[in-house]
Amino acid sequence: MPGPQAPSDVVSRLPTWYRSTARDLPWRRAEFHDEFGAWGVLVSEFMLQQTPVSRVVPHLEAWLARWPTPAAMASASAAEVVHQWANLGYPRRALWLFRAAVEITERHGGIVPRDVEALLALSGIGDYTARAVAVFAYGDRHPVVDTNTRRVLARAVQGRAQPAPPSRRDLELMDSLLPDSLADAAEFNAAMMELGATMCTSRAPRCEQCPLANSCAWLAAGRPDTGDERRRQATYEGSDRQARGAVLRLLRDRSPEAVPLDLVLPEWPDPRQRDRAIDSLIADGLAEADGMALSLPR
DNA sequence: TATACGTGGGG
DNA sequence: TCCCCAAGTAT
Repeated sequence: MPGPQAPSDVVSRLPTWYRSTARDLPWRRAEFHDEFGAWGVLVSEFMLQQTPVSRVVPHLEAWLARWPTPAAMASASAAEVVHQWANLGYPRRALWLFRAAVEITERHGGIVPRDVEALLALSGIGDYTARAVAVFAYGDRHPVVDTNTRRVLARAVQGRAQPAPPSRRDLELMDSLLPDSLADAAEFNAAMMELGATMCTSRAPRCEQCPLANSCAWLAAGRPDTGDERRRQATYEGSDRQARGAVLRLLRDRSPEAVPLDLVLPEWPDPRQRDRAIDSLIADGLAEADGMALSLPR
């Protein structure tokens, strides 16, 4: 029976598993912290927002080599930053990261803030990233809750196949499980994410190998609602998002040149959709119209 | 609270 | 092939 022991089992068994199996990722190495500090952690967290680890790793090194500090990036242009973002997806994150670098430079003397409230006030930083930086860069004690952690909590503790929509309850539950010491709390945060990413996965969890198998409430209940349909992602083919992606890709490829408006995807199947994409990119600050030509933002 | 927002890899 | 999914944030 999982029962009320489930949470304490999670806390006691996870660290041992994590120490022996954790992936060797750049932002977990001591040299990474020595070299890039909180800025390195912040950049990695921006890239990891909805982009898989395997795609982030190769970009991160080049990024930090080019802009090793917030001030270095703040002195670049938005166009350079969006161009360097390449195909990581959700390019608004590149713009937000650039704005955060400017804010850090202007408001915090070029030092990534340590305080969660100050971090939350920066562009593109929300509940997850703010606490991730405070915990993984500065070693402070906060609940870091991402989608992996929410899934592990839902299964191991609550006995549900999938987590409920994000809420403050997630933070409260995670906070109640956090070990007392700073180092143990930070490690526990990382271990929960790691378990969700590699073992307690969304589609095909490997319960047979899971260190929490003996206490998992969901497994004990017979893995109910395994095939529970989650809200389907909108179809990408033919979508406005695809149009935006195509326009921005063109601007990146031509950068720093501007592209005459009548040469921006003239063959696009739905011209009105293409124009909508152009307008929305301009509205977001990801593109700039100069006379009759379009370019990445200065 | 629900929706928009890229891109590519794996089952 | 097609569908699922990935360390979220802003509105």
